[in-house]
Parts: sequence; C-alpha cells; structure tokens
Amino acid sequence: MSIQQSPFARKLGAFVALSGEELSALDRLHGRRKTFPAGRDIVHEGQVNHSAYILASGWVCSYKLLSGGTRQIVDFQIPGDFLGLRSVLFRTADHNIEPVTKVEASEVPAADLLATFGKTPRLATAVLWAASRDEAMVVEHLVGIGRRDAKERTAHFLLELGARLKLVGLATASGYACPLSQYMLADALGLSAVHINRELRELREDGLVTFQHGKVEIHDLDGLVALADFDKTYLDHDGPLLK
Amino acid sequence: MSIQQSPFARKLGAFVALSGEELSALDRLHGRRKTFPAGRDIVHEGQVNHSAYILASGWVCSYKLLSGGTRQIVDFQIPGDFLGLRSVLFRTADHNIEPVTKVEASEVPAADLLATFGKTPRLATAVLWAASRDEAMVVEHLVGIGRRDAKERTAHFLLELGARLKLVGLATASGYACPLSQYMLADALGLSAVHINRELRELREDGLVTFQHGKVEIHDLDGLVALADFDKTYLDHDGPLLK
DNA sequence: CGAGAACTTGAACAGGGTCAAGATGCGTGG
DNA sequence: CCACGCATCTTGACCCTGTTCAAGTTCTCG
Repeated sequence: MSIQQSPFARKLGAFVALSGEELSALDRLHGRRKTFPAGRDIVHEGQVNHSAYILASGWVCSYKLLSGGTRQIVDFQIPGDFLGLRSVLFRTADHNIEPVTKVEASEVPAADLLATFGKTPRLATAVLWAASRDEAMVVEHLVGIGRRDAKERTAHFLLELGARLKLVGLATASGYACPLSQYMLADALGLSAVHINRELRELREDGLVTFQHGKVEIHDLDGLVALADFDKTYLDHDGPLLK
Repeated sequence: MSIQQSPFARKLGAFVALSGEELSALDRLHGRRKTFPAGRDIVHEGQVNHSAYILASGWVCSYKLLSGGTRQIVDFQIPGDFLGLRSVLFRTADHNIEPVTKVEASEVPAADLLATFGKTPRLATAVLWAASRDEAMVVEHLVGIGRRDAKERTAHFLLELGARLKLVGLATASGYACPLSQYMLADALGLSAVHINRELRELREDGLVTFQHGKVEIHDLDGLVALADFDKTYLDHDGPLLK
C-alpha cells in the first residue's frame, strides 16, 4: 500500500494538505505492526509507558469501568483511527482499550510521536484536528445519552457508525458489517442489554433498520435520519483548511 | 500581569516547559480583549469564521440544542480555559457558547492560531495536550450520564468543578462561588430541574454539600468523594512531559 | 454434537420525568 | 426605600421509560 493510500493519511489530508515530506514523516511514525486477539485489553486504565496505535484492521472499543462493576463504552474505533493518543499525552492511560475483533495495528511510540510534532508542525496541527474530530464524536454521544430517548439514541448510533465506515469504504448507503454484540451496544448507549434488544426489535418492525447476524441493513435511511435527528456535519471533512 | 502568570500559560506550562520565546508567541496570540454580557451567545452552532477565545474572567457554557427544544450542556469553561478551538478547526461551529456571567476574554483569530502552530511546534503540542484534557472531561461527563445515578452524578459534578476551580485559585477545599442555576445543572447532567432540586436537598440533608445563594460549600469532602466515586486523575497535571 | 455465548420475551419494579402550584429572592423603576 | 414582576427554587402527586430478574431459545464454534 502506498503512503498516500493509508486511511489515516487520507483522513489527516482532509484537513491539512500534506507535502511529500510530511507524508513520509507520517509513514515513519508507523512502527511495528502488531496483532491482538479479540477480548484481551490492549491498554488498561492506569497503565503507564504504553504506545499509541494506528488501527489497520478490526474494531476496538474504548471504555471506562465504574466501581459498581458497570462499564461505559466511550467510542468504537475502526480502521484508520488513531488509538490512545490521549493516554500517551497524559502518560498514564485514562481508559481501557479492548479489541472487539481480532485487530491489526501499527505501534506509534510516544517519543517518536512527540519528536515528529517538533519537526513537522503541520502534522501536529493535523493530529490536533483529528483529535478534535474524535472529541466531536464524544460530544455527540454525550448529547445522545443526556437528551435522546432509547430509540432515537439507538438509531443515531447506527447512523453514525455507518457514516464513519463509509468514509473508509466499509459501508454503503444500505448497510455494513458490524461485529458488535447487543451487550456492547448497551454499554455504549448507557442502556441495559434487554432494553437495547427491544428497541432493535421496534426499529426492525418499523421497517427502518435490522441489526442481525453481524450485519446492519438500513431499509429506510430517511426515516432513520428523521427519527434520530441525525446531522452528520460533525463527521464531515470539507476540504483542507491549511493549504 | 506578566506573561508567566496568565492562567492559560500556566496550564500549558504544566505539560510543556515553555521557553521565553514560546511564552511570548503565546502572549501575542491574545488578541483584542472583549466583554460579553451574560446570556447572549458568543458563538452559535453553524456559525462560520468566528474566533476562538481565551477566557480571562467569568463563566461560559458550551451546549447543543436538539430538535425537540431540549438542550445538553457539554461543559462549563472557567477562567484560563480555551474556548471554541474545535469550532475554529472545523471552520463551522459545532456547538453554542453562552456566557453564564458577564465575561472577559481575549480573542484568538483562527489565522493567527494556525500560523503560530507552524512557527512554534511545541506550542501546538501543548495546545493538543490542553484539548486532550478537555476531551477527558467530556468523557468523564459521558460516563457519568451513562452509568451514574442522579445523586452520584450531581456529587461528581460539584467535585469536578471544585477541583478545576482550585487549579486557578478560585476554590478552596471547603467550597467556591458558583453562578450556575439549577436549570443549568439539569441541562449539564441530563436531568430535569425538578429532580436536581431534590438531589441537592438530599445531599444537603446528608451533610455532604450545600448549593445555595451562588455558593457551593463542601461539608464532607471524603463522604462526597466516596459517594461520587471521584478520581481526579483525569484533571491532574503531573509535571511537564516535554522538557 | 455439546456448551457457552448471545439473543429474546415476559412480568414486576423503580428512578426520574412531567405537571401543577406555591414560595422565595432579586433587579428595576417609581 | 419600597413595590412590583419575573426568574429561580421548592414540594407534592402521578406517570412512564427503562431496569431487573427470570426463563427460555437460538447461534456459533470447538
């Protein structure tokens, strides 16, 4: 795969028009390629001196555990996403990262990352932009959990995932492969697994979406968008800001 | 006020040891000082070509409005905080910013910010760190709304605010001045104003905190921390990562 | 083919919302 | 300095969304 085609490079390029030199600096950032099995945490809260990763294939989730034993999934990451940036900057990880499926990712050592920022400031700005986009997603989840009811929230979530996957070529307007269990959906949406199940059934019975057999099939996109009050502005790249 | 004493410079300095030159670049970033009255939005969602701001005095809140007319407050900003960074990087604002009180802030034009990053890469890294800290707060709010009940959530919120205010010298271990109404608390915590009122009464009757007359008084810090399962790691600066 | 994981459904319950009515505080103008 | 009016706070009663518990059922994969 050529440098220009890496999904992460493509994403950053959407904000900052990267020069050949910047692209190769970005390429050198990709360290050792590692594989992780599903289910065993890559990084756990409180861990120090870990690396960041650029996700090449598979899905992971970032979550926090509460004292009562419940967990809240903050976000899922899909191919092309950057993992653990925040934890590297803080030195000690503030959340857990668990592979949902088998995962392949390039390690990005903390020292390399910081050194690269010093030498390639536009890359630092691009990463800041990418981090802001992640924050925008977390904000949208917060709004959903705080003020949307279970059905809207579920619909919104499925639409957001679809929009993100489409950007990296893993979804079409009619659906996508989705390895998440209903338990994970529940932990991401702040609901119980039982209730998620009921909401999914309703969405199916309304002819809007199905979430079954590892696939999401969107049967009525407009209806779903209307129900969820979905506005994908916060996910969009509208061309480089920095020329 | 000397450069080194600006709360924003102090905050960035906690992550990156800033040189004299970097500090003066940071200082030049502070543009025109502006004053905003309480209640009228500084930035509204969808707005383009607005500036970012560094908050000098007063409180503001960042919020989103939903189609149903409800709103979700994402965070409050206090003196020393950076406002609207995300919206500047996206060119079009993805949330509203409303002053809670009368506010004084230095304007930071988008172009100046990006130019400074190019010339002073360590400053870009420092701002990335500050943005990550903000994201960590949003994540903590998400976890609270998703998995904590109303009482824990309220307690957690009051503790977080206290910890943040203490960092800029606006709180002591026993309390702080707080201009928020119960309605704003409700919109921040994803609860109804009526229910917030009941929870505040309970916290008061339990001898933990009072939230009255524009003041928060903490009567039993340990009890509150235990109730809220509060771990302030995510707010801490533990010394410069970049020397 | 068997066993555990994931999904499904029902029934009872509770946390928090909504509606309604009053009390309290506070800024403004007279 | 007082009085009026509005915003904020307070409390009660009832209701609804989503939880919990429990008992199957259906996948999936070794």
